[in-house]
Amino acid sequence: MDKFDRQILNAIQHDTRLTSEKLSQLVGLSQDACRKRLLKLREEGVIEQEIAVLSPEKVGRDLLMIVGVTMAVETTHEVDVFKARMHDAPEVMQCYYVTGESDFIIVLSVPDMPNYESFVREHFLSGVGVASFRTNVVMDRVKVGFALPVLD
Amino acid sequence: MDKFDRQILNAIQHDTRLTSEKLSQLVGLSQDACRKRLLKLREEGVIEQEIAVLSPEKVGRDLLMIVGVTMAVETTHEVDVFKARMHDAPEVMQCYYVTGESDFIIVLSVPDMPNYESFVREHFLSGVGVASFRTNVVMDRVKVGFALPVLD
DNA sequence: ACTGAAAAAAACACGTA
DNA sequence: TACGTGTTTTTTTCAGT
Repeated sequence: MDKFDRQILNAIQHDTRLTSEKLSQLVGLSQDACRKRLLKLREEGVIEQEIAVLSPEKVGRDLLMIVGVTMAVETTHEVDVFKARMHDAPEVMQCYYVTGESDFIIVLSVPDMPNYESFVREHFLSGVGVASFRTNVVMDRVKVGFALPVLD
Repeated sequence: MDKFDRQILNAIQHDTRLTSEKLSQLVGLSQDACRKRLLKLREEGVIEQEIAVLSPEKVGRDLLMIVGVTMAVETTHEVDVFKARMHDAPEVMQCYYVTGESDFIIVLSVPDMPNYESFVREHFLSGVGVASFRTNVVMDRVKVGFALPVLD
């Protein structure tokens, strides 16, 4: 991974729709060289996904919540089951297993409060080993993305 | 926004590299119809970004943290300044302004602990109005993305 | 919204440093 | 092993219907 790879990565983190042409101009390499590097970065798993980010409001998901979940008993099994549940729940945009006060931190998106209540009832309050959870309602998405500047 | 739009959105949230051909097969519309809808969705801001998600580990950012920040005095000015700082900090992948125990929740990525310490010193401990903060170290990225299933 | 042509971009094979 | 050039193929774009 050299300077060129890093430049390519930094560019496509903000916009995957850049053409090979613009990308090549940006990094100072031929189009084909850029393309080959991109292929390799994808194969190696450096690039995990190429995705579209939607406006939650414009698709009727006005509520964005960030919830810290603490498990009652943190056995391997309990944790794995909970991970699987979060992975499969469509409301869950992101889920992290963490150290600290919470065991899980979850970013989730719902149309409204009743929907959030349903989610809570189904996933936190129905004997799945959740001891407690702290809810934060998002008022402003100050910064959204996974941009991860790869420094030289 | 109808069923077709929703199907298109659901598809490209997971993969922006789908060709018009595959997309059209998926939603059962002609290529051109899909394309026009995509254009419109972009124009309307329903699609905010099209981005690449990198593997933090593979670009030397082994530490992923989620930090809850509580401000000392929550005036408009203080909040705006802090928002701007977070927006500009390259370590910050995501930042949300929230209600609840914390005022801000920040997802940040650093190479190692010393770098995290530097970040904390610079952004939380140098008279910028931060009263306290709670750090969570991410052990597992259970689910990552912004996928937001648009239900029928 | 579909069809077919034109334009653009990406993919590929080859030659080269 | 990785870059670049020219060619082919695919994909996107844009008419007209």
